Amino acid sequence: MTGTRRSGGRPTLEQVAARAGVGRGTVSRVINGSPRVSERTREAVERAVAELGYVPNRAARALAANRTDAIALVIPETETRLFAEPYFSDIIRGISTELADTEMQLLLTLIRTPKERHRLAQFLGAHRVDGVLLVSVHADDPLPDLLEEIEMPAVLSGRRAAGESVPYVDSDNVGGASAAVEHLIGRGRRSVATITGPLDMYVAQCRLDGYRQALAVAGHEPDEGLVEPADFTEEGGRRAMARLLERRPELDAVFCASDVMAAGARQVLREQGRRVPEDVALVGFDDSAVARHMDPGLTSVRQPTEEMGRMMARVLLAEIGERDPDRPQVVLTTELIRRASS
Amino acid sequence: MTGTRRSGGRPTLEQVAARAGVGRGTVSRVINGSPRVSERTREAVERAVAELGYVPNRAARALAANRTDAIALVIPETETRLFAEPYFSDIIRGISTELADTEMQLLLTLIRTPKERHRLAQFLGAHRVDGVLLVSVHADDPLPDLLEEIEMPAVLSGRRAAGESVPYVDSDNVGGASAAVEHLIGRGRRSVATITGPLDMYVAQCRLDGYRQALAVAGHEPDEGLVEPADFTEEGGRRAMARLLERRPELDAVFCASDVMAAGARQVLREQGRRVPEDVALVGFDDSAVARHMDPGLTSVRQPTEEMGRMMARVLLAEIGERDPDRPQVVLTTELIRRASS
DNA sequence: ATCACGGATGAGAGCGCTCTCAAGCCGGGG
DNA sequence: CCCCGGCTTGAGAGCGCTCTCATCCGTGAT
Repeated sequence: MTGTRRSGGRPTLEQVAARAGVGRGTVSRVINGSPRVSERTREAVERAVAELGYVPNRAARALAANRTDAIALVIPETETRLFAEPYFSDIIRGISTELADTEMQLLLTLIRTPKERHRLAQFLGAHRVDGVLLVSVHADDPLPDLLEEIEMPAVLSGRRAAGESVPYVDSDNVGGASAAVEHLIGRGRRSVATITGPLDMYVAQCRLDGYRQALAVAGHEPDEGLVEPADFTEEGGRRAMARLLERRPELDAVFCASDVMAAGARQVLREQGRRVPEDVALVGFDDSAVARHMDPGLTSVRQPTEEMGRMMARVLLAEIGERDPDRPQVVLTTELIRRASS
Repeated sequence: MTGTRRSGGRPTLEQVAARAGVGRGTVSRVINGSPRVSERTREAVERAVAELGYVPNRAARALAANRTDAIALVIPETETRLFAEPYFSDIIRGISTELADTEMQLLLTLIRTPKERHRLAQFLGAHRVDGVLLVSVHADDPLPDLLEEIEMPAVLSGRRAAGESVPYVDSDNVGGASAAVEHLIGRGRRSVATITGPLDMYVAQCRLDGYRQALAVAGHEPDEGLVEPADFTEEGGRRAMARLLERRPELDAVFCASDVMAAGARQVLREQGRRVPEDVALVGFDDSAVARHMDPGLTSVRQPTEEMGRMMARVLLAEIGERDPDRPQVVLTTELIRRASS
């Protein structure tokens, strides 16, 4: 009973050192893979570690070394609901995969209220993590700049705007959208409309750009009447589709900037007696569960979500190791998944 | 330059103490809300804290107090894919909500490989967190017992078996299933089949029990030919539906133990020219996005997922505070969401 | 006025680790 | 044979916080 009211008396560095017959510092070196240890000593220490089942105390290490071995995944609330589908879990899976061989821990932070936002800022300001992964950040979000300011490594999923200054991993939204529209045109559709996301989001802009580019390439006259902005929600998709049909009853295809909006659009089409794909072809974006379960199955642009998660983690780890002066930027290609809706 | 290569020179307890003109211990007391501080002193300290923007160093605190102010959410991989839908994010949202007013951090841990499993065990064994939330644990999972052994507070979502010994939060699967079947019978269905989950999972058993109970109450003859086990996957639902139709072509309703399986079943029904709900009524379980987007909309049993997350966190926090000798057990009620499929 | 008692407070001792630094050891060159 | 340089190693000093304990002060009881 030497005053150890402590954690089940787990072994400490000191004890490992004693057992291996070396000093604390040496054990520390071995644990951290320093090259300045002789082979003999290393082996002795490793044996002692194994025998005692030693696991370093993270808090002590963090305190002494002034790092945390943890990164935060920050998810603004609204997005979690919108993107909930596979996006969310896929990206987490990717991150987790990349972190698996690391000592890094993943902290999950949902941001819903201004209060939580403030707490997060404080939390980050106090350097409670070594780096931050930011998912679906809005253009006007001050967080990335805050992070920049306090020199906290960060990686975004998606850009806030063209010329994003913070390192990011994004998918090729322009290319994906244009492939989708190209496909519709290739199927003989003459009047291709689009339901966009909120246009203050860069991702929505990109998909709209892709739509326009594909039409231009195919030599279609631009017709702004075929463009209807929405908000990535099902209800928004519904309303947009209704407006579109009223304005351009002759349309025979719709590219929706998200599957969820496509689901809404599909409902309106059904209500108005338009068959999919016979009367109107439909293409979505995200290749979410919704797309697979729609009837008919929804053709959709697939983003390599898990891969994005992996890349984000990889880039962040690199940034934590040593900041890259020219901020790393990764853009992953998309893939068109064809189903019966087009 | 007093040798501070440290974290941006953020203020320490010591500095706050100096500024407030008190001792370190007193500041600590104020920070931790100890009652043994005079009003005057408390105010002075709080002012100093505000002025300096002091935020306690978590690592130091963890080291000194031998706690971590973090809990882990452990998710076995397979489940994340199966339940991906809203379940996953809803439960996280619930947990996060409950944790919002706490100092607790949420660590996310995905378990896919035996290696990761081992790392987790080691991690937990080293008391790297104050408690653990376990999502969808299999009956034969050794993790809960390990946790029990090392006296790590834990809460399960769902029971591994009847008479679960670890604290848990579950939804009323029996009641939900029985309500679903009752509903089908109430709609005049005579031959109600069921597609179950893997029967080595307690949750699947419960839903099957509910199915049987409702039939019994309604005075239906038990007919094991109407019971087809599957595995919670879409493909499994498809196969089960096919077998069911072959064996009992006269069936006019199916209760599926998950929406995803219902989606599979629905495809087979369509292929075989059976209309839903005219020929065969369909009910699912989970009330996931799939249910809403099926055509016709799938009647489904809704679990209060977010609420479950909240309860889990709440129970765990209580357990961390002081372990309840009779393990807390919470069962939340379900709700039948009626749509056009029944 | 004196003593005891309870609450408020500060000093001190770590928590387990990393990191710096100087000492110890070896071999080779002068 | 001695000195120097390079490598390995251990000691020591914290990192910022909590917690125990002794001290100090004011108060009511005597």
